[in-house]
Formats: sequence, structure tokens, C-alpha cells
Amino acid sequence: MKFAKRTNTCGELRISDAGKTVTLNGWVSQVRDLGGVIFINLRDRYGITQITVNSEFQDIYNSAKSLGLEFVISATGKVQQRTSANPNMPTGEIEVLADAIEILNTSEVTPFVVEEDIKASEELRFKYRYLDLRRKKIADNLVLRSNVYNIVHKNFEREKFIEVETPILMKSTPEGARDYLVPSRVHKGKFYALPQSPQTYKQILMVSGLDRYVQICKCFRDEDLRADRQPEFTQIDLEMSFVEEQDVFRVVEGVICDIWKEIKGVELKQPFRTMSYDEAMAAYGSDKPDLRIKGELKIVNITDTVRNTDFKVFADAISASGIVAGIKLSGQDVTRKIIDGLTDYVKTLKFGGLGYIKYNSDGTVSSPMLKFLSEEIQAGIKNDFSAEAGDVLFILSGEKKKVLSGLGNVRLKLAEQFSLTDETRDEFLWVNDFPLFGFDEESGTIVAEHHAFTMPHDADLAKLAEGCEDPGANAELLTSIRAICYDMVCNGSEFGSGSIRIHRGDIQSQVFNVLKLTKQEQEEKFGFLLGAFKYGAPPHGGFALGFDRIIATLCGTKDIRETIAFPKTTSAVGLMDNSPSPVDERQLKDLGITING
RNA sequence: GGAGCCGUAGUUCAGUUUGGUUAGAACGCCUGACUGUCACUCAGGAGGUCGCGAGUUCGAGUCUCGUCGGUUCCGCCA
Repeated sequence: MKFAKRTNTCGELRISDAGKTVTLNGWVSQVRDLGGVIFINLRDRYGITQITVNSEFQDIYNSAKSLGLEFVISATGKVQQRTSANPNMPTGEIEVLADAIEILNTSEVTPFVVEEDIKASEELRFKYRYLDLRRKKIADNLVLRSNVYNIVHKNFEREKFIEVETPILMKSTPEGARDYLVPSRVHKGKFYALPQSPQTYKQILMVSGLDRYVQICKCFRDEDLRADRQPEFTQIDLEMSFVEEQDVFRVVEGVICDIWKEIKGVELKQPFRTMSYDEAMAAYGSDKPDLRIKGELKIVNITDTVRNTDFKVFADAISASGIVAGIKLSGQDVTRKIIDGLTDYVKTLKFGGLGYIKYNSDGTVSSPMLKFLSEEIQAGIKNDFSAEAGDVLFILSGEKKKVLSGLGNVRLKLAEQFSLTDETRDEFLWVNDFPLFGFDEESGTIVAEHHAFTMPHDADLAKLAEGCEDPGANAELLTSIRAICYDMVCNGSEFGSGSIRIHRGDIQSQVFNVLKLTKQEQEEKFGFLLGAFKYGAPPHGGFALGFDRIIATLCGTKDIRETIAFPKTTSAVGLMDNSPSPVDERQLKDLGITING
């Protein structure tokens, strides 16, 4: 089909172009018909330009009258200065006076109006994502994403990394997240899994001597979703040989600094701050603390101060070897309603209630707990927090980890409630020294916190050697072992995580012993990796950055769906293509699969 | 797996607290008028399985139970 091809995009013409004859192609985003003159806002992903049609040109005028929103047209005419400029649009000083309009395609009335200030629900936007993507805001997110791809590729090329593709169809490993499974037709009853990450492959590439591997890759996890979690997501995955933690940090910081410099024009200070897991949990109740919060709102542990109280709530927590701790909020008007809201919130976190002590400006103290606490303890608490008039303390008691993370969540709620987050900057940090093992209450067993190939700290190797023979009896000793394992955190969001891996067989065996993996299970699950490790595995370690979260942060949103062209809902449904969907009986038969229920 | 919120016109919402007349508004859509708008304006019009299914009731958008979908949080996500 012949048509008048564009000479310019809808975002680029300026007053300096006045007098030129141009052709624009795009979508009709608005029509204002004043009777003798019609104004058309023509849109493409670059911007919007006003096309003016005068009734003196009868043919064009009549065809302009028939235009509907989202029609695709080609408009040709002379660029001229507008009689009254529109300062709100970049092309607002000019218009194109049409002397030809060609309708390239019509459009049905759209299910929602395509406009920057979108009114449609996410559900509708995802169903008609192609219309949603016509909005500059979303299209720009994809453009930004594309730019970051390029920065990442360039950075790693400069750092002498090799991009290697790893299989999408791989062996299922039941550890960690649930796998998405792919049935094999050739081998009925057997399944591939989609990678949760290319973890094993990249470690094997190190055994191969590739030395520095990187890949921007899709990963898949069949777990329940959140605003910042999709069933398939993108990672910047890397692995390096002959490195220690600090070497990985410098490389990852390098690419982050490149991205921030080129996208935001911000020079981040290197090296990034480092905080241990224990420190982060104790002070912020989170392994991904948001350091932008004004006044910090650090957690204070007051267990020792209230140890001898007979206030039942505290006494019960302490006798069950739990803790009592709180955070202090200064200089805010904390109303009854706000306290009630926070109380309801901590109840959703399975706390009985939220204790508070409010030091009023008139010197009085409001708190439902005071009558249960001796004057000495009251004074002790006030001292622990350095509390003054105008301060409010929020206090939780119970099991240590639960209290700390509960207060961590209260801290975030307070920051939100009182707008305490400094949105003008991004705060990066490394959180390291995670525990190597955790205790799984459900199964009553010891499990790997990161994964089974994470190297313990040198200083804790003795603990591992001592505890691995009888893990059940040494749970406390084993869970105190620290791993060379680290997360990068930005603004309270986990950007990525990694570790130095175990490359020595003796340490690996000890870890498998703790995890109660028999020789046979080791062979079945990781035989290929352990096999490779027999032939000279170099010391190595790596990292994986959550690409979607990085883009979301750069776009100023928490919702990674805004940065993905075709996202899925929180129940992992693709609303546009209706995936997942039933398949033909024939397909199932080929695979030897029958559906129950 | 558990909890909260939402579901009413093509769209975004009001109406649900306290059951009762013909379920409203804005935007969009259709018709007409209008030569400088840019959220054009003005006049008129069409448009509803109140997510779905039971139940209570003389009567249900409104109350109860179930169910489906979206979303947020807890669990989960090495």
C-alpha cells in the first residue's frame, strides 16, 4: 500500500521548522471541531503535534470530520506558527496546516481513552496492553529499559566479561522456589524445568575457565506474587573466577554507577556502604533497610531494661527467650486514629497489639502500659530511647526475629504516614554476612539460607566441621555460621544477591551433611555440578541483579509491571493472551499427560 | 495456604452505613450548531445481567453464604 511516509516524528517540529512542508504519520489522539476549523492532535511515541484543517479545503475538511480517536493517518502540510502557542507541549508553538490527510487505518472505539493521565484500571490496561503502551509514559519506560540494556552490555564488555547463553530447558532442582515444568514428548513422564536462575551453569562456566561470565536473562519462579515480583523476570547474572567478595562488589557497583550516571546524571559515591545482616536486622528490622528515612528511626532493644517487670505481655515474651524493642518517632502529631491504624497493621503481622508511650509537650505521658510498669522501668525506657517531650515510642514484644521485622515494618509505615522518606536521592548499600543456614520451623530441619553452594566464612569453618556430623543436635551452632553472601539494597528494595561459592569438596560435603542430603541425593540433584568440581574448580563467586526492579527505581515506581511490556497479574495470568490456557487433548496425549480433577 | 480492599453504563466513580419511586454523574460514543481550539464550547440522544450463584425478605445494587476476577499484605520467593 502506497502512502505518504513521514518526514518527521510527531515530537520534533519546532518554530525553527516554520515554512517547511512535512508529512507526519501517527494516531489521532484528540479532535477539536470548531465548525470552520478542525484541530487534530496527532500522536506517536515521540510526542504530539497539532494538525490544523481549514474548511476552505473541502475534501480534507470532510475527511477530517470523519476521523475517530486512534485512527492512523498520514498528514501533509506546511509548518506554521500558531496564532496562540500552547506552552504545555514541546511542539506547542507550531502546527501543521494540512493540505492532505490520508486515513491509513480506522479504529473501533477503544475500551478506554488513551491519555497520559490514564483512568482505566490495571486489569483493563493489561488486557489491552497495546493501547496502554501508546501512552508516552509507559513507552518511555520501555525506552529507558532499552537504554539500560545497552549501558549494561557496554560496561561488561569493557570489564572483559563474556556473554554466554545458558539453557532455558534445564534440569529441575526441588530446592528453593517451585519450578515451572515443561513436559518432554520424547521422554514421556520426564520434565525439564525453566531456570529459577542459571546458577549451576554459570558455576560450571567458571570450571570451564571462562573466567568472567555475564548474561541478561529471563528467570522463572512459580511462587506467589507481589507488586515487585513477576513469575518471569529479568536478571543481570554474572559470575567471576579468582575473586573475593570485594571484587564482586566493585564490578557490580561499577555497572550500577554507569547506569545512574547515564540515566539520571548522578555520580554515586564508591565504594557503597556495607552493613552486616545482624546489624541491619538489629537497627532497621530488615535485611533491606531503606536508608532514606529522615531521623533513621532505628530500633532500640529494651529487653534488659524491662527484664524484671511483671507486666505479663513483656514477661511472657522474655521468658520464652524473646525480646522487647521499639522505635522512637519525634516531632510528629500522632493521633489516636494513627495509633489505631498502626495497631490494626501489626495485628495483620500476627502481633497481639502495639505498645506505645507518648511524651506530651505539657510534660504528661500517655500510655496504656504505664500502669503496669514500675517507675524505675519507665525511667529506664525513657533513658534507653533518650525520649523527650513530643516523642512517641512504639513497642513490640515476642520472638526476636518477628519483633525486629515487625518494627521494621512499623518503621516503613511511619515513614509513609509522615512522609519521612527523602525521595530526592537513592541510597545504596551492601548487606553481607548473612547466616549460612536457617532453621525451618515447618519441617524442623536446617536449610540453606541462600543456596547449598554458598561459602561459609573462614572463621566459621570450624563450627561447620564440628556441627555437620550431627546437625540436629547442633542447630544453634550451625545457624550461627556466617556465609560469604551478600545483597545489594537500594531504597529498601533488594536489587540483587550473590555469594562466593564453595569450590572445595570437603566443605561442600560438610554442607550437604548439614542439609541431610545423602550421597545418592547429591548425585541425583547436583551430580553434574559436583562432577565438574572434581576437575579443578577455581575459587569463584557471583551476583544477580534484578533488572526489573532497577528499571522500576529509575522510573520512580515500585510496581515492576510498569516496566515490563507484557506483565502478568498477581495470579500469574496474562490478561492479553489469556495464558495459561487449556491445550488440545492431542497435545496432552503426545506428552502422555492426563489431567486429574 | 491466610487476611484486607475493590467489582454498578464503553471507562472512572457515587449510591451499600439505615433494604422501598423510573439506579445517577463525569469522560467517551451518536446527532446537530459553531473559523483559533488545545480538558474547545453549546444543544439533544443512545447506553445497565449492579462480577456470578444461592439464600433471607412482601421487596435486594444495598443484608447473609458461596464463588470468580483484580489488587495489597502475611506465609512463600535458596
